[in-house]
Amino acid sequence: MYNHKKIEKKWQEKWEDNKIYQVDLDKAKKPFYNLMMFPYPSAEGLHVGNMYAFVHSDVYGRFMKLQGYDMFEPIGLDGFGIHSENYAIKIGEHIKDVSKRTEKHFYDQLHKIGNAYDWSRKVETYNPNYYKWTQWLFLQMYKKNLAYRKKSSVNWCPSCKTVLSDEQVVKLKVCPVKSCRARILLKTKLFNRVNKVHKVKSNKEEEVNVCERCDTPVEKKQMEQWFWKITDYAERLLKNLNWLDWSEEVKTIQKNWIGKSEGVVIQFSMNMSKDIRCPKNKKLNFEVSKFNFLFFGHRMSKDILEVFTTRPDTLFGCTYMVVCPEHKSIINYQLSITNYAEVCKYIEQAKKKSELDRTDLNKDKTGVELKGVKAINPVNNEEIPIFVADYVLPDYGTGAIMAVPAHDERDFEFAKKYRLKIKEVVAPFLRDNPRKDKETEKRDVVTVIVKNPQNNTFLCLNWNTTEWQSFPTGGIEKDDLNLITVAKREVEEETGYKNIKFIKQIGNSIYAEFYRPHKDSNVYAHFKYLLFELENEERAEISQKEKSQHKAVWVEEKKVNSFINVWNQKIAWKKLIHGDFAYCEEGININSNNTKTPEKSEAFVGSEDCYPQHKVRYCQSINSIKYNKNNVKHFQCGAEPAEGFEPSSHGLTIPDSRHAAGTYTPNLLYQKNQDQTKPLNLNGLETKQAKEKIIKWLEENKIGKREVNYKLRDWCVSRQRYWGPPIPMIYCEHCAQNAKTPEKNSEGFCESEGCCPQYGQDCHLVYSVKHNKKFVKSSNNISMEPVEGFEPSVHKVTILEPHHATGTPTPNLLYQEIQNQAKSQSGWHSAPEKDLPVELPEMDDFLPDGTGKGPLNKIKEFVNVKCPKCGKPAKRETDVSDPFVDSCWYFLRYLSTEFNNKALDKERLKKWMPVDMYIGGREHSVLHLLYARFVNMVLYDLGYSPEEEPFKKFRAHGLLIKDGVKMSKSKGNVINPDEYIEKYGADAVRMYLMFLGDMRQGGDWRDSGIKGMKRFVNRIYNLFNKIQDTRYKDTNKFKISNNTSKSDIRHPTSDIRNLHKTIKGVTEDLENLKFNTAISKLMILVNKLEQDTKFPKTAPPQFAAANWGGAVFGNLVSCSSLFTKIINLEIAVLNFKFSKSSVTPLIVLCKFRMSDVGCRMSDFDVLFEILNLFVSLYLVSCILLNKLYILFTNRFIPLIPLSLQSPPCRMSPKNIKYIRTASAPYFSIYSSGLITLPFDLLILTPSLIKSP
RNA sequence: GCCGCGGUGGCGGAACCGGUAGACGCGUUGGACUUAAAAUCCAAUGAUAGUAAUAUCGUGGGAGUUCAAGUCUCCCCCGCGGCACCA
Repeated sequence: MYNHKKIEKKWQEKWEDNKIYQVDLDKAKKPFYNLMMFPYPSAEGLHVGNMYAFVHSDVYGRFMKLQGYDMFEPIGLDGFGIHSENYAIKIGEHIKDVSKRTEKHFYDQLHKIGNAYDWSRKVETYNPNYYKWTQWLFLQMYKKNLAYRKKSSVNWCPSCKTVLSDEQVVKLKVCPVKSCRARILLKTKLFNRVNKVHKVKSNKEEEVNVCERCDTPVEKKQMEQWFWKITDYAERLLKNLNWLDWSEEVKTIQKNWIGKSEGVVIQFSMNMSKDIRCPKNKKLNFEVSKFNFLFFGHRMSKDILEVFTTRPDTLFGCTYMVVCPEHKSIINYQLSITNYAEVCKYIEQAKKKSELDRTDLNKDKTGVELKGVKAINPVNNEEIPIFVADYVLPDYGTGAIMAVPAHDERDFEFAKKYRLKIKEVVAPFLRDNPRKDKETEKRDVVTVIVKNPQNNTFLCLNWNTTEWQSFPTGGIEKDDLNLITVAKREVEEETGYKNIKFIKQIGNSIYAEFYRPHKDSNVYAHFKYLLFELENEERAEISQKEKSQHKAVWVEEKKVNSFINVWNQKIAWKKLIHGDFAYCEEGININSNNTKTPEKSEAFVGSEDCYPQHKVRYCQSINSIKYNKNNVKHFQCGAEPAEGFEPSSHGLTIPDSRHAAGTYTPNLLYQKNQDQTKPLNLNGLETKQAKEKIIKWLEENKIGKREVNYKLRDWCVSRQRYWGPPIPMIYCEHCAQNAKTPEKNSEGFCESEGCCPQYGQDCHLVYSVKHNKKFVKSSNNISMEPVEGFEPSVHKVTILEPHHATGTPTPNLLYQEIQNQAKSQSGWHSAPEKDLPVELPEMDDFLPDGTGKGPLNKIKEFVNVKCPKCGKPAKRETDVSDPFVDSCWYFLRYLSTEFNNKALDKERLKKWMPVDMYIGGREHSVLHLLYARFVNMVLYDLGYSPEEEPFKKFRAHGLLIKDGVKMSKSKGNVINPDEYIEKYGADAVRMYLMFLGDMRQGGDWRDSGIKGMKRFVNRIYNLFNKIQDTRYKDTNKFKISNNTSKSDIRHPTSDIRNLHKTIKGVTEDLENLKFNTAISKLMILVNKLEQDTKFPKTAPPQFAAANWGGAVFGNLVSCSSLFTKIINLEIAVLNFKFSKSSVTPLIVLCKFRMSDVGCRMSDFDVLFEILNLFVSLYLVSCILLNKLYILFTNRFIPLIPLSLQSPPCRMSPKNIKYIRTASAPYFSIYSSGLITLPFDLLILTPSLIKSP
């Protein structure tokens, strides 16, 4: 029996004594840095999930070591953090004592799992020797302006009493039934179960933001925190993902998290209603402080509203605008907004909403129009309303959007609710592989949907000539006047139905370009869709031609969608069934032309867009506006002017707004401004081209500019807790007082969005907090370029009083925000580098008090320091840093552990970085892995790290579960690896972990399974003992010595062959991290070797033949001699003759020798391989003969080359024939002649093979 | 809603380019050894029918392509993970 305790102890001691895994980092010739995610030393001890990951990683590392690499596999402990701290609080011990204990426990356990760790280079994040450099890292960030303090809305965990980064906030599902006890549910499965109990559909599910650690719902708080500016690296972090050799899912997750979108910032100018007087009502005195949140520094000035969009091609369809409730424009326009009270009320509601339990959020879009202000769509100068709505987010883009309801689902929903105009500007378009060698014809086409109201079925066509299944469709000829007539004609021609009644048109146009097989040409089709109803069954005769092309069928309504397989008709069908919807895909622009001026078209110019109820048209010749109450389409030039309309006396305004559907000022402004707007026509362009064209147009006209937006936010690194590295910063009140703040030194800033006449006539400087850059604004345009070389002191710019801001007496929020920000930065100094580490002081009561300050704040000796700058009393920062700061650079420190005077040794890093293989959990996709990349990138920029990317290769492993469910303390099903190692030995546990399944997908631990692995280990042990005992001892069975003769190599024993096969297989598996199949291959080898010891090689071949051959080959019992015969033909030309005289002989070339195979015929295992080889040789001949079957008596092994690009020769259809054999009964169906096989069939049976 | 991954015996899981589905392990059943148990060894083990040879059905469901589909295409269902009014 294998005594694992004795054996493992012996070898692990040998590893230690001989330091065989200790790498000389400087001398290593072929460095291989094998990294695993160092564990968080929880008090419960090493989790089996850790072991799962570590063993996989270790096996790969050992494999590389065996390949001759100097494999470096370090380990450490990520001991700082709230987890351990909370645990210590819970058991009432001091965290330092707990840590000491867990450290020992963890290292003991890590020794036992038998990994090839280099124990000379461990790191612990709570060790001052380590966190000294974590603090150093903070200083580097600060120096590089990547660490800053900002007051902002942060995630606050009321249970952990600290802030959390965005990445540490996770979503949990919440049961929508409020009476449900378990409203917040961890697992989807549980959630679904509870939902079933409550009979709630899962699509009603709500989610709540909770703390990653303790599942407590997080709150939003306004706090001043330290941030690291990861956003500066967004583009590089994203770009490098393209070439990193990482698990694809993790790359995708990071990509999504960074969330890049490219688009355009467009400026909309505003129109304030002139006759609105400043409301006197006191209620409207809007106080900023009421709103406990910041007004964002959205870029805007008095009469410009900026939006960000990725679909500028839909600008013509923009019929209103929306700003977020936090948007500054609301305050800036408060005097122009006539319903300001209502707006304020809405904003307050919105504010409450975000604080309320999210489950109460009704997801219906809500909003309020900002009455009295309008925006002007720059492409057509239409006045459009502006809304405030909370579906627009303050911190993305510019906090305002241009709404295009026809092509955006959210806008569509909103527009429907508030009955806003929906203007379609993109028609669906599909280019469906038109053939380049064929002509393309442009056609107007009508598609007819005929409903049979009797049984609710729809008339469809099943095409014979193509795969189409469609509605009747026909082209419109030149002399066709009426769509309906065309539709009727087509239906009759194609299906014979004569009497159908027109109901309505469905949707608008759809375009498509495709190849029509039945006409052998491409068509660029413009589709229209009409709905008809069948009146009666009367049918006309259908022409032969139509009959041959398709068959008419009536399809049930429910089945139509799956029956129709033509893309554009599916869209039309969806419109018919579900009504209009927002088409958000790409397409072809329509209704996107502002060049339609009076002189170009007929005298009447459509302003009808604005007046749904009344068609109003403008007649240039008489300079008047006319409208037509009856909505008559063909409004003639000579029509009477609209009643009561006196254009001359009103210039270009309609006096009575009732004339214009009651709401809008009419569109004469549109006419007037049309002259000023440069022409733009996007009609007919595909989305991509349209985008390019309009962006160019916007840029030329200086109303827009390309911009890139990211979802990624800066990383909040401060935590109000004890167990972490203190942030090495000092705040000096004295310095802050004397700092040059905007108020104190008016020369320092010119960020007022108000006027700054000093800087140039009619020029403003605008400061963007978001970009931290200044922009020049002149007249109506903002130059989007930051101001180069602008020195406020030189220009002596003064910050003006709020009312200077071009006359709008609103407080200048932007300005205030800048001041606040400047305040928060001033007075802060970094702790001098020589004073590092800022040691974490001892304290007994380290409980967080929830005041928003860390526990360190209680220790006066720690807090009170001298200001490093002025020497006056100052205070230390009492927050500690996020544990992820500790772990974002540990892999660099492993390489430099012996250096006490520097964090990193450049030479070392140069030699060893990047990490060659990193295996770890997927849960760190956007936490550790993104932070580590960011920090390493910064260090690279600073010259400390030699590589921009730290991890060359990363593979994510899956989750280890037990008996199908997640392990958790509460369930009490957490596996303690110690117990199992004790019982079964580390080898068995390690192998079992790897045998569980694909590493990427995780594994399911079953206690019963590990016994099998123990058995396997025993079997190996016994086998080797046996081999040593028996005759195998002397035969050098597994050795191929240098003087082995050639014949020996050609006639290897099956053992050697099995061994080699296994080596090959296992090697490949290990390279691909397929550890489970690697082990299975080893098991197979052991099984075979065991078999072999039972049937020693002295056994005569006949023995094997009788037992094996008969079973495997059935009728080919005598295959041994048979194959010898064939093979000895050397060049075997098998010339079969068949009973049917008409059949041309099929010639199969078989070039094939004994020596090519390199094995003995007596070995039946080998024989089977010969068979395979034989078959593959046939395969070669098959290629020549196009298609072929090979049939081994009752075993059917078809081997056919698949998609041959250009076979050397093709069988002509004439040569196609079939071959029969009596010994394959189920092939008799072929011989019956019922089926004609479109290929050659060779059936290889003993009798046939003997026949030559 | 969008994106990614997945669904194969009683169980964990194999199956490279489409080519004998279920490797390997667990479990179960029968047998050997044993006073007995454990351990070990041998045999069987997808389902159904049959003493058997063998036949039919079988990779979430439904269509399709193919001589051949777990694998490719389309539609649908379910599970897991990520993102989510991201303009």
